[in-house]
Amino acid sequence: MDKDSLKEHVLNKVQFSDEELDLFLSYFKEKKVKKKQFIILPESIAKYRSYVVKGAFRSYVIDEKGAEHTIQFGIEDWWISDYNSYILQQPATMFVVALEDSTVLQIDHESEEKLKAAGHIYETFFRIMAERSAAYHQRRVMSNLIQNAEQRYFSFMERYADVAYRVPQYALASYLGMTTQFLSKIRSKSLKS
Amino acid sequence: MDKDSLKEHVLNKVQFSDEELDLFLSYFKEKKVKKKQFIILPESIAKYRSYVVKGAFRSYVIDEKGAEHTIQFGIEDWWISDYNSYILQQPATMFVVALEDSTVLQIDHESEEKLKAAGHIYETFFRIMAERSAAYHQRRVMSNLIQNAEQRYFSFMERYADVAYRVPQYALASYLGMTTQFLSKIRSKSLKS
DNA sequence: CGGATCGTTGATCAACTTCAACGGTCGTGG
DNA sequence: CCACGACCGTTGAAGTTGATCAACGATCCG
Repeated sequence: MDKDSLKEHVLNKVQFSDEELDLFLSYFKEKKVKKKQFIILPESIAKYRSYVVKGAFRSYVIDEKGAEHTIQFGIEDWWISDYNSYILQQPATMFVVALEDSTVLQIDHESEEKLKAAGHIYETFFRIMAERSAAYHQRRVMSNLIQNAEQRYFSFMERYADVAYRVPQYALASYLGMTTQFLSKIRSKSLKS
Repeated sequence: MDKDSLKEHVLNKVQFSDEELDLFLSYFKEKKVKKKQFIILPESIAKYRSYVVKGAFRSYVIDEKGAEHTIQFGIEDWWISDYNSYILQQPATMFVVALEDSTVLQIDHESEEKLKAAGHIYETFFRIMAERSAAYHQRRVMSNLIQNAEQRYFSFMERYADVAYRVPQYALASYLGMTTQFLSKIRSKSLKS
């Protein structure tokens, strides 16, 4: 089982010793997920935090009108879960679904707790993960406050073009907070100029 | 100097021993801040994480059209800073200003690093802080995606009525992502029904 | 090949902004 | 302590952004 990408990923954040790294990696189990398969459903309790080795995922919620709203995408070298469910071990509110045939490395909540209890450095790692998540979501709040639909689209393209080209348009539109029709119009307009 | 509220606040999150708590609290310095005084300005590097003992703050950014966008409020028992600046020690992008005469307890970044290095439990505390921040910002992203202006206002009133009644209306409007005129109309409409 | 799903386009409509004018209140200097 | 100016919130009219509705072509997959 190939954990090299995860290994590199974590060593970029904290200085694990060889033994610390081995223990850390030993808790992760590989899982293959087929396109359109769900790894988290609302009401269930998110058992895993998943590191994407290969493939693409999307987490989303459904509002009372039945409309989907994409919360996050996850491609190679990203993490994905319903964190509110995972961290607090409460019922999930999100769907997390594979957009392609994918491979993830999963740690379950209990193992993560063990790791954090076992050593200072593991706690540090998960603190850094949480800080990044907070920074990411805050950037998105600011982007929603400051930019209009068209600007949000172009900002996303600048930063995450690789994601934009891999996910269905309705998923991207619902991530950016607009309808697929409007996103389509933005795109066709930007081609003409 | 009265650190009782901070003491209670942290004991709600982690189980410090008496010595651990004393060391933790010893790093916090009290600061009185007058209304309209700034504690963080863009370009500067946020030196402190501030716990609000008394008073109210607001952090905001200014866009290229000169419009203000409120990122966060902080009243008693909340924390406030420009976290992207504080955590990464990079130049701030936000203003943080006192909305009332206030008292905060501040820890500087270097001391926080010392604490985190000194003990597992301090790392745990700051991990929990970061997780809460991530959860908070994610809720706000979801609220922006799912709710319209009127619903965002009523949701805010349900959860944070105490804040709503203490801050100027333009600050609340810019937090909720609408103009002060539109907020005014929502409020007058809701009075009539 | 055939149905379902996805993206596109145009017309109409709703949500929200912008602009403008006004009354109230707050704080500051004389 | 009062007067004045600046700032704040309100209201209405007009304008813009983006949603909704509807119809259609393309593509994907069984």
